[in-house]
Amino acid sequence: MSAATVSRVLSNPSRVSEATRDRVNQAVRETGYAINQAARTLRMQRAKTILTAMPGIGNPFYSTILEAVVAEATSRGYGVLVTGRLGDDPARWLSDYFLSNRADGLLLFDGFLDTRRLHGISGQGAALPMVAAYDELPDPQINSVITDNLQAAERAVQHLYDLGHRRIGHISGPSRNTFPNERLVGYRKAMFEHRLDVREDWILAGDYTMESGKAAADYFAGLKERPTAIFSGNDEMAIGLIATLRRHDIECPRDISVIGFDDIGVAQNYAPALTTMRQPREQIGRIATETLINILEGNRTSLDPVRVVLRSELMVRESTAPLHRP
Amino acid sequence: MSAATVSRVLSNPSRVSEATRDRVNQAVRETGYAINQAARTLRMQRAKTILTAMPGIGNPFYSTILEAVVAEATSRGYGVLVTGRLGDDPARWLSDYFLSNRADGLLLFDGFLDTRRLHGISGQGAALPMVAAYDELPDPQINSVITDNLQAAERAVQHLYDLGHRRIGHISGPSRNTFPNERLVGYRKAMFEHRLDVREDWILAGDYTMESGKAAADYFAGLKERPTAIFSGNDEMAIGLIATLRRHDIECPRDISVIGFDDIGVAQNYAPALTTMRQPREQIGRIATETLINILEGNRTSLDPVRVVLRSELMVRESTAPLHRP
DNA sequence: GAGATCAATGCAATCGATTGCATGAGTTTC
DNA sequence: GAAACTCATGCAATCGATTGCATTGATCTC
Repeated sequence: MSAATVSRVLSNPSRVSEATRDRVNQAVRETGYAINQAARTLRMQRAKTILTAMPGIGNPFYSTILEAVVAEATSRGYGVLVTGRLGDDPARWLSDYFLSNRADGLLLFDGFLDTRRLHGISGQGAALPMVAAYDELPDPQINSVITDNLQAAERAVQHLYDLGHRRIGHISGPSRNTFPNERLVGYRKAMFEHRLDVREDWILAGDYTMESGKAAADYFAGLKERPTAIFSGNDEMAIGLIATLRRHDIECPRDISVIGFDDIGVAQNYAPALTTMRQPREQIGRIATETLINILEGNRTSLDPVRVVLRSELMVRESTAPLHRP
Repeated sequence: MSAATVSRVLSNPSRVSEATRDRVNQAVRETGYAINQAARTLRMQRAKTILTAMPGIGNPFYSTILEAVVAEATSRGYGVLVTGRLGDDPARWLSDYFLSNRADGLLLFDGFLDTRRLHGISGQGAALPMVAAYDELPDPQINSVITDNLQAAERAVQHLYDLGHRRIGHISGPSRNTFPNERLVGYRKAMFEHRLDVREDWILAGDYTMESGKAAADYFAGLKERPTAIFSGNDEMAIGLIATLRRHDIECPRDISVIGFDDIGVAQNYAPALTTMRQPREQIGRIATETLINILEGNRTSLDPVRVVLRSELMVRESTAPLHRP
């Protein structure tokens, strides 16, 4: 029996007679034969593998997304390659994966990458198939799965406002390239709409780590006039903030309310349980993966870039409380 | 110029004259040529890729390890493929990766896999190159990178003992297959050596999730006689435990001391800051990867299985306190 | 019954990098 | 000056799955 027949049994069974099909399947089981992916990739020019690039896999926010990506990709028969943060020359770096036929498409979770530098990259002449999923995306040409960061930030501030807070500070995430952070923009927008004072000394640039939350706490504790509530750009900073404020005898929510962003696993078990804007992380991972695979397999209806916006959800817990009027 | 020469420039430059070498390198830069990994893999029978299998990438314990794995593998020129928990038939599943030449070796972080079922798997006739790294490993045939779980558990109990606690409970992780959990064994050993009462109703089987920590809290809160200290099998359960005990008006460390295990990121910023046995997670990931790649590249001195044991470290923080005698 | 149609399968080229062997040019040795 | 040797490079086979085309044998049509 020729290799051609075996190949057809595995990829297009209807073109082979039933008898032969059975014999092949039997042999496959007995010998434990498995297709050589390298050979198949070489011939087909498709690796059935996607690459994910994220800054900090160790970060619980990203790792949950990655888990969803792996689950979805695996169920669709795709392998998942991971890289950490891409270096200074992402184009060169990614070429190593795409021109070299290791991966068919890219899931980009790293907002610090200048996407304009990616346009030049291509797999086999065509544009590099990719889906981006991160906080902000000024480039409308790129397929993306994002959440309603700006609106969610507004709702976070609204929640504090509704509790009676008027003196509201913010710890922002890092600003990407020249684009302002969307959560920061949402904060400013909400403050403006409520005609609240935006005091620049109440806005701190953080970097989404607990460390920067701690630093923020030390800063706020040293202020003469402090905000009564703080909107933190993510939960980890909120946790660092609350923990360190406590060292300064500033108790949350007694003395200050704090709202976070993301709803990472520990948020609900933190003390106090963290009020936060939940990001649908599993959905982000799953939908981004679905979208990318659909693009790769060519079953797209439109040629316009995909743009999915998921909704965040306010989780009210214990770290925010009505303004205690002194 | 022939393809052979180009190939030699890239893999074995000394066999090519300097003039030709320069011309090739020049052309490579100009055309943006990148080696086709699929073709190379097919010819070399080596994919320069490793596969990691871990239960729950979303778990902060594993994701930190994965981050280290990716960093180390990347710097050595290897790609990293990830899968989630392997299914019922790991052998069949892994064949899809190894016989098919997608990955050269396996980093196994899933302690729930019956390793005896893996012996049958092979890549190209030889045994499947793999390194295992998880809590307990009864199979001495397997290369492994582990921590001193048993001794660390003893030290955790010792710490509570030193603070004056005698009534010490435990929330254990799940027992794998028929093997007892090492942390549980360490707990029993320490209790025995101090001639302390091991009350079976103070030992709860958890599953390393915050949920099971919460369940444990509800259980302990309902007891007539409670332990004064609890050794939790990991930090997440400890956090769920402390948070939920508080709902029952049992404050940690005032009313009960809790020591965790792992030292995940939030541990030091939890309220109270968690006393815990730190696991060197970055090291686990890095060393396991190093070991696997060394095996793959054949630069091993001995043929015996590698067995690296890393030391845990006691981090004393606020969740444990001297016994408050009523 | 001769020619047309169809299904099942084999043949052989292809994907691109690697590598043992062969070739040819240049250099050394006695 | 001829044999021996070295070095750089090309030739061609190889890895294993896929697929257009050819072949074979069987069935159908008039």
